[in-house]
Amino acid sequence: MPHTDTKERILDVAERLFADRGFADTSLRMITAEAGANLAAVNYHFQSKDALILAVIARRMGPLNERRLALLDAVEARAGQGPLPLEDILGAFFEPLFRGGAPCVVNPNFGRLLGRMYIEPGDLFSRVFRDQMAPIRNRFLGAAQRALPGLPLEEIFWRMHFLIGALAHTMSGLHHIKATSDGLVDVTDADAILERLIVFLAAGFRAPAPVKKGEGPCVSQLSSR
Amino acid sequence: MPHTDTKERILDVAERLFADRGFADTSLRMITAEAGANLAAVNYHFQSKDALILAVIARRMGPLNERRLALLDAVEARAGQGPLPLEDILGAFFEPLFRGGAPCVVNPNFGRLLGRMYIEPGDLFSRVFRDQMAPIRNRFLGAAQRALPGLPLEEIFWRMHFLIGALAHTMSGLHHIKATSDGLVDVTDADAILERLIVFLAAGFRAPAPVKKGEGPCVSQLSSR
DNA sequence: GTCTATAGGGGGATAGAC
DNA sequence: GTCTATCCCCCTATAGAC
Repeated sequence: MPHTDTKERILDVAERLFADRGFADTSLRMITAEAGANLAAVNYHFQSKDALILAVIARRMGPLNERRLALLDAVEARAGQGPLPLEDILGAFFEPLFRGGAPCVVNPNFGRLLGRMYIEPGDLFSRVFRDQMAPIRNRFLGAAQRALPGLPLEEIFWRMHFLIGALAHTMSGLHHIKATSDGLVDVTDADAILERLIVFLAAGFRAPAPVKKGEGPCVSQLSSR
Repeated sequence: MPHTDTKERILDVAERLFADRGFADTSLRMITAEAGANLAAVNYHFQSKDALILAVIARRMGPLNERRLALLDAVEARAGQGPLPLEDILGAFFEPLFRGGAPCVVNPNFGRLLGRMYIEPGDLFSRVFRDQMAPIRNRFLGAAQRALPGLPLEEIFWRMHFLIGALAHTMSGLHHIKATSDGLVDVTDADAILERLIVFLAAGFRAPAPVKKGEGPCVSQLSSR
């Protein structure tokens, strides 16, 4: 009945279940049962559950980040010596997550899984991010500095952190917004979500940096209450 | 040696361990060992692990949301009939999470735990959010509509979603930004983080809503590549 | 490569003495 | 209220037949 081989089927099912339920609460038995494979097949094709998790990630992470860099290359080529358009930088980072078609090979389930990885505890994913995401972050950090001259580096770090949070939560928590809005919002239109994210985050990045040690009007009002 | 009773000690340790390691990977044996309590004490004072999780949440959630509403009341009273300052609305929502002192009783560990809950799978937390957060969301939704006339309700829902993501990731993932910035950023100054968040998100909320079904410049450029 | 069977450990929950 | 001891379940991983 399945059209692919066992190893690929295990990866597909594991990707979806990990995205749905998290890693700790997804057992190898669930995966093999749903993939129509034997429990021992996981330990034959991969070595352990941790190695399976890393294999699920590795299959998508490489193409995803290659596509991000290619898009950023194109953005920089279009800009020439001129200023880098911030929206295009964000688009190069997001687009490969929201479009499943060629030449992007990233399955939508992996987007949700990626969102989950940022929150999941343990040093398994810290290593993944340090190894796989460091070059990506450096390239996009440089692009952001070029697009936002005058914004302190520290502030760019914070705003990238906010960006990752908004992105991760959007990818992994679409059911939340669907539930809390009583179905008002459409969570199926990936293009629309992508554009909403870019508009929102670009405006945040363009905000003037807060004053160092001063009287931020809102904060002081709150604390003086 | 401990100055509080067993029940309170279990709640304190559980709050911290749940924040550090997540729920699934924190066993009752870890909690009781670190709290200097017996394993059976958990099932005596609470009934089950799930009930313990809910008790950890319930202890903080009530005071947290009361404080949020009180701050929002003050913001609205100050504004009178005039426009609501967006930064103050955001401040009323964030401040009780970032300040541990009186009259706010929210332990900083709970902030990290709260950030984790949004991502954690399962319907345990969906129920918590639906029951505890619904009135809060409605009040702040109304305030946001008053502060941002002309912004479509659907867009406000999305931007609240982005806000929650940035907030949750900031609270639960401070180790990420510390690690990826090579220690450049200071993650200990809660006031500074709070102000950075407010500045960033207020700018995002003030951005014009994307056009409905048109040629968003960045998206069309990306898709036409 | 795929299966069965099982080892070996950790988990939540509970009974019953104190 | 607190302890010990234990039940019973599910987990990962592996050995070994096919």
